[in-house]
Amino acid sequence: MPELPEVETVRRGLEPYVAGARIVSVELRRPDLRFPLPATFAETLTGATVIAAERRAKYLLFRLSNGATWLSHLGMTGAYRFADFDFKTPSRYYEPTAAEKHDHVRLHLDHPVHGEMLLIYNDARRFGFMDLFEDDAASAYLKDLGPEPLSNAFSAQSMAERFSRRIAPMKAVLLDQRVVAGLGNIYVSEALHRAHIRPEREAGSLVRPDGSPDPALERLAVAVRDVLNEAIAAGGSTLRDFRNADGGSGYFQHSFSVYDREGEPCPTPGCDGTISRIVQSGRSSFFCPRCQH
DNA sequence: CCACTAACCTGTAGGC
DNA sequence: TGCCTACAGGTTAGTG
Repeated sequence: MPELPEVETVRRGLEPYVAGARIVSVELRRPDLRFPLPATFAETLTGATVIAAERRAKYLLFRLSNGATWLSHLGMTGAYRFADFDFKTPSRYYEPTAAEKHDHVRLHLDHPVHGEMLLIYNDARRFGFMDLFEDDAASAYLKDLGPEPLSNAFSAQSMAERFSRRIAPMKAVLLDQRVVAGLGNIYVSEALHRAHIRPEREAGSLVRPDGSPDPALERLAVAVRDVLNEAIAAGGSTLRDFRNADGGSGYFQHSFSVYDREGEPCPTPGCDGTISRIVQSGRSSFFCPRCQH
């Protein structure tokens, strides 16, 4: 479900409430999500204060006062929400809302300003996962990630270095988190359309013999940055069920140029093409056969 | 190292 | 309404 803009939207929604909050107790309603939760998960979180809510690629990173980092990946359907409960009863022994279907982790928080809160992680398909570590460098999940697309480390040159001699299609290579960290199925289609590059194009064909990036890669670097920034500004995209922590939905889906728009006219000015859908590595790609080469 | 497939799990939309 | 199939925003494990 969530790509970089959606995860960033979740992070921004959570941060004001979780940063500074003490984790009073942890309810694990099952021992695993996609993978088993760390054996020490509940005991490590309990009693700790959340210092900050950060993001790397599609990972949420909660920095804790005891030195641990709690990592959370939302998979396809993971979502955080705060439960409604009776704020009118000024007691710490509130009756929290009963757990709903697929509520897997519930954290009872106490914040110096916001008071008691119940933060819930819900994930129908359970493709999400959580982990704990002391140093980012020790995390297998973070170790091989490519540059953050909104940082200076990402550029046409950084892509060229990783595309060199690769025969895989652009679509597959941009989904590879070791190349750029945070793109997913939606934003790859959108960025390739803006850069006028076909998703089937062989990645290595965009690198010159001397290793420098083709002009199309320069366009792509700009397109990736632009589309992600615009999506973040719109609060992400809501296709089926994406919700930010306030229960609100994003609205970038109204700005899609090609994603899920098979059969519609290409929005590129002066282009009279029609959006096509193809399947690559088992997933849909959308593009305009007229203005993408 | 690279390219590709299958698998994980549940819900929903569409065809008949 | 019921049944069946296809598909869904992601990542990993396993195969050549």
